Amino acid sequence: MTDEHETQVQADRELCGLINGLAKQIEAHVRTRAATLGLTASQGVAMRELTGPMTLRELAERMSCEPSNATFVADRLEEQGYLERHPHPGNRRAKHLVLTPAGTELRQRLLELLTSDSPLAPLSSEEQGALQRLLVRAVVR
Amino acid sequence: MTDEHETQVQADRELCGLINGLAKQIEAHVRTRAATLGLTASQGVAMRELTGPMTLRELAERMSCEPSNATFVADRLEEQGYLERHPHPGNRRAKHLVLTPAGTELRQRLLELLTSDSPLAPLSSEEQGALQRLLVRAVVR
DNA sequence: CTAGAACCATTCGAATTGCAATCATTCGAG
DNA sequence: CTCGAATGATTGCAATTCGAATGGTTCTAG
Repeated sequence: MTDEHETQVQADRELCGLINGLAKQIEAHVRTRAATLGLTASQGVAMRELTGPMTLRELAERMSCEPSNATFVADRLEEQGYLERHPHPGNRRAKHLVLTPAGTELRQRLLELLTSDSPLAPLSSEEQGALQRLLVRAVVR
Repeated sequence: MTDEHETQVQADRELCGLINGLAKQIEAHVRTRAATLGLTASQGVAMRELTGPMTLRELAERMSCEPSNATFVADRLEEQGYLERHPHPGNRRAKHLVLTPAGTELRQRLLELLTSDSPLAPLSSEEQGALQRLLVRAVVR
């Protein structure tokens, strides 16, 4: 029983390490690809997650970071002309983040760069599907 | 074919988001549990990964961070009396990080806290095994 | 209708992290 | 053997990120 518990502790540790490692690996991948477009890693993640107009809080949630950080990243993207803050329809305290034409085009190029050589590429479609299901089960609570 | 490509792009984006989200979730979990022992999140990760005496570079690799950051974290743990830098047997430029008795005891308590309520707990043993195999296949290259 | 709680975005200060440079040690080609 | 390249750890600096506090807006109980 003690041995069983030990293996459980060890398995949990290894899994955490693997997940963290893969996350860092993905971040590094985004960093290099985004750099070729003049973006930082966080900006790259933000662009990746900006599938459409959304609120700043929603972007922060998709980026898994604090809203204050999303504000910072959005500032930079706005300065570079890829993003605009529009008044949110139906909620005056919120702001609608929308990509400019230049931003939309840049996003397409970024997505090409990201998926053409993704760290997840070695996995088959079936494996990716299995991984997604497992992750969803772990993340939602 | 364009549609197929689109779904591939979307699947990759979603997977990256899930992995990043789970990593942040694990980090938050470590942060709260480590805080009850007077440790920061990084210190908690370091303690979790210190399965035995190891070099600073090896610790950094396990933590998926830069050696400079591992130095910083090790400094703190050393100040708190949980860790010692010993000369490395057989390599004078390297240093052997070893836990003190207090560190070993603290590590045991931390591991209990971490696994008793792990974010990965909702997954069965079989699912955890499957997840581990998929992650290993993705991480190693 | 109104007062307080909740929510969205932002700002500011502090802590964490990465990156480049440096020193000491070790390895390897010749 | 020896010199240059490579490795391990550390330092200093810059950039990123978080956490708490703030201002404006919306929601809701009464």
